[in-house]
Amino acid sequence: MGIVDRRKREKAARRAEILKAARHVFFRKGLSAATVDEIARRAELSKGTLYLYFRTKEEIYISLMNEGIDILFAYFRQALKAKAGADRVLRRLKDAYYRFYKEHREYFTILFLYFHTDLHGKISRPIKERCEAKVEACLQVIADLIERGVTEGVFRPCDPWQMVLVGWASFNGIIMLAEQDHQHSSLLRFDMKKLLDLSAEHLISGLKT
Amino acid sequence: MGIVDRRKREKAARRAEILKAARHVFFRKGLSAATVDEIARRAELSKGTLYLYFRTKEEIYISLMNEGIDILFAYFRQALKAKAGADRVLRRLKDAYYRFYKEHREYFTILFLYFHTDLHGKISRPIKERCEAKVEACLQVIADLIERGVTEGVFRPCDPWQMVLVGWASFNGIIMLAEQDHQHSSLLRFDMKKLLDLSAEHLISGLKT
Amino acid sequence: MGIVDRRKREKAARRAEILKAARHVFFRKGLSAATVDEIARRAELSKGTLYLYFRTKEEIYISLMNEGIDILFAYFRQALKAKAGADRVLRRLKDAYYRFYKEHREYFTILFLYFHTDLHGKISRPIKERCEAKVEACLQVIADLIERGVTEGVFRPCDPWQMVLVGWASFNGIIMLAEQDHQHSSLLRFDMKKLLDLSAEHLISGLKT
Amino acid sequence: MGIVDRRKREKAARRAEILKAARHVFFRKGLSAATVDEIARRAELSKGTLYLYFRTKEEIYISLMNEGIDILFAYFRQALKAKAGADRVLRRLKDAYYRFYKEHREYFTILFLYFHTDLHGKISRPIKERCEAKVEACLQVIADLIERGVTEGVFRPCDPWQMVLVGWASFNGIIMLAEQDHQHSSLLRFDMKKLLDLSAEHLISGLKT
DNA sequence: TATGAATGAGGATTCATTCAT
DNA sequence: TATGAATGAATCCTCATTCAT
Repeated sequence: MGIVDRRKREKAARRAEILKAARHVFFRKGLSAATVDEIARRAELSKGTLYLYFRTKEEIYISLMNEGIDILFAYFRQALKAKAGADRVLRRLKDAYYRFYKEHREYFTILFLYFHTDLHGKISRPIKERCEAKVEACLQVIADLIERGVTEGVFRPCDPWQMVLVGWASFNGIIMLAEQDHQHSSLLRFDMKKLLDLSAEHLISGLKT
Repeated sequence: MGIVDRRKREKAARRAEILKAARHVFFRKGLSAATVDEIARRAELSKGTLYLYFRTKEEIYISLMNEGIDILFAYFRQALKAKAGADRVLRRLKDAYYRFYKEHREYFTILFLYFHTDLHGKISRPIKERCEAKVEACLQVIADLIERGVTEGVFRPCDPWQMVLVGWASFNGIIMLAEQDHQHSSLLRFDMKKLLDLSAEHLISGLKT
Repeated sequence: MGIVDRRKREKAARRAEILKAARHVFFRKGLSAATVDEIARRAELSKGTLYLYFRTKEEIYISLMNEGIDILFAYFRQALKAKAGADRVLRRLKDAYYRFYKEHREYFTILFLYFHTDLHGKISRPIKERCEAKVEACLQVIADLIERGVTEGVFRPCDPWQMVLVGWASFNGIIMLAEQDHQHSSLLRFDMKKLLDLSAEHLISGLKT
Repeated sequence: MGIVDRRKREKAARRAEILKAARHVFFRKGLSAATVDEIARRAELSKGTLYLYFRTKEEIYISLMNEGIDILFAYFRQALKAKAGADRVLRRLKDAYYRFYKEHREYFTILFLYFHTDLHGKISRPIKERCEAKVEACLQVIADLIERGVTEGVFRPCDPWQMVLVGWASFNGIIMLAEQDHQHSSLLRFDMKKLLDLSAEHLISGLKT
């Protein structure tokens, strides 16, 4: 039993190592420019071994997506635990998202660029859909929060889903802008956290009026 | 003379055809997943012909970037012509950006993803820098407008460049979100124009207070 | 008539320009690494025009060969005109060969490397044979000279053809060695003319004993 | 252990097979006219496999060069072992060179043509220089021998390096002439060994006087 | 005759994936 | 399970040659 367990743990650890290496590479190159070779080299494993854990390069990519969303979801759940007014919880969510970005920059970018990534049919539709449903679920909890806020009278009546999307989009836009800055010759220079807070306050005050 | 002229025009037309085909392909696949073959096929030209007009795949990509920025800049200039308060001009710029997106969706995405695109040294630094300078110039005109607004007392004192970036980032975030929607299984459903207007009003009211 | 003549002259001039450009390129790159484009550019003509004068790249190459041999032959004929002992004429031939090398370095190398050049069947056998026969004729005049020397008692009896070949080979070996020096990081440094003279004296004294 | 060893041996064997195939092809076509396809086909390997062993076509070529020089150097070392007068050792070197040619015709030609081969920057300068240094070292041992001969009074005072070069050049010239004969329609017919001996005797008697 | 645009057959190189050990 | 050698299909790019003007 102990042996079986250890085996399992080792296997999971291996898998994690691969995903870590892949994260690094996909983040920097995107799906199609990344090579399995480079991932294997970084994971200090042979290329063959990678194929024991994943069937294709795309499957590694999708696994990363799933991991990323799960992590983000955990951050959100943590933020939602607070017993407080909907507006304060919203701010906590904002901070959670920011922390997710800060602490998991690679995941963040991979998540964000997912929709511009051509998997050219290498991933089965159900797997893709499951993955995308997770993203939606992640946003849904925020919508639910806003709805609660409306019910409780903290927010004025509105379409919660729409508000979520504006917020989400703005945040992503701002963070991606900062990311570009990192990667390029610093075209722009600014304090991202400030911008995010600014943007959030705009939205929340918009919700309150 | 006429002949020389016609030749020139034909050459330019050919070039345009190639760029049009490339736009289509790059938009859908990104730089590295796109193939020269596919662009050639789409342009109904032989692969060799493409190389008469562009030295590398990356050069085609950069040319598209430049075209895109030029078009966007033209939209902005048009919007800036108006003799009106800075806030109204700002709204015109927003609409211009929206129209640019609507009328040149492919350019928009290519522009936006440029910063996540690894040109892996296939493009000379000066060419890249010229291209990036154009983008900056494009944003600068907006910053100048805000500054004017501050001077004229329409806006409260602020860092114009920072405001430009928040706006730009939010807009991109929103539009890209909508783009994802188009391309994928319609994860989200919402009226982007409304979101943009909403977001813009938030920003402008923020500037005015 | 004048017109026809002028046309002819112009055509010949064109041809000569092409060959001059080709000489430059083939000398530096060899047949297969040379490109028709480069030759055309150097000749300041369009690629198409080249094909009005030559059917294939290989045909240009063979034409150069022929030109080269003709020039060399002319040098030899000049040297042979002298009324003098066979040994002195032999020295004149040596000097002629040296001058040919000095004044037509490109031809020299092209001639020399011809035999290591793969024409991969792009040149018809008769044309090749005519070309190679010319080379042989060129050597034959030297053999004839040696024979005369033997008849006249200047040289001791020997196989003239064999002597020609040793001389020819040694000279080529020495000159090519010097050529290498030019083209590379000066592996060797020496006075080629001296070596040639040395080598010649060895041979002639060998013939005389 | 045994396994690791066998792997190593197999890898070396594979490498050798590739080099053998490459030798055949480069000898016949030269660097630029040779194709990786042809080498792979001859080695009965896929093209991809070649790139597991060598980074570029040029690297295969340089590897052949190195092999060739090493073999030649071994022949020379063997010849130099003899305890005998410098003149006799010189003759042994000549025979060694001849044997090298006879037994490694392909290497010989590749070595000889190296200096007329445009590697167009595909090989790093240090690698090229190491290769060329080897050639120089090879000639240096002969120069040293001649020097010894002068010291011992067997030869008259002279510039040993110069003598080496004349000899080397003449030999190459003669052998290349014979090579041409092999490959082409037997333009010339002669006994190369005899010519080499003749040439060598000329040189040695020149050294002795 | 001269042009240069267009072609398409290669050519070098890369890389996801498989498979024997 | 882990390896890494082998594969071959793609991919980018080149270039001799043709052809309409």
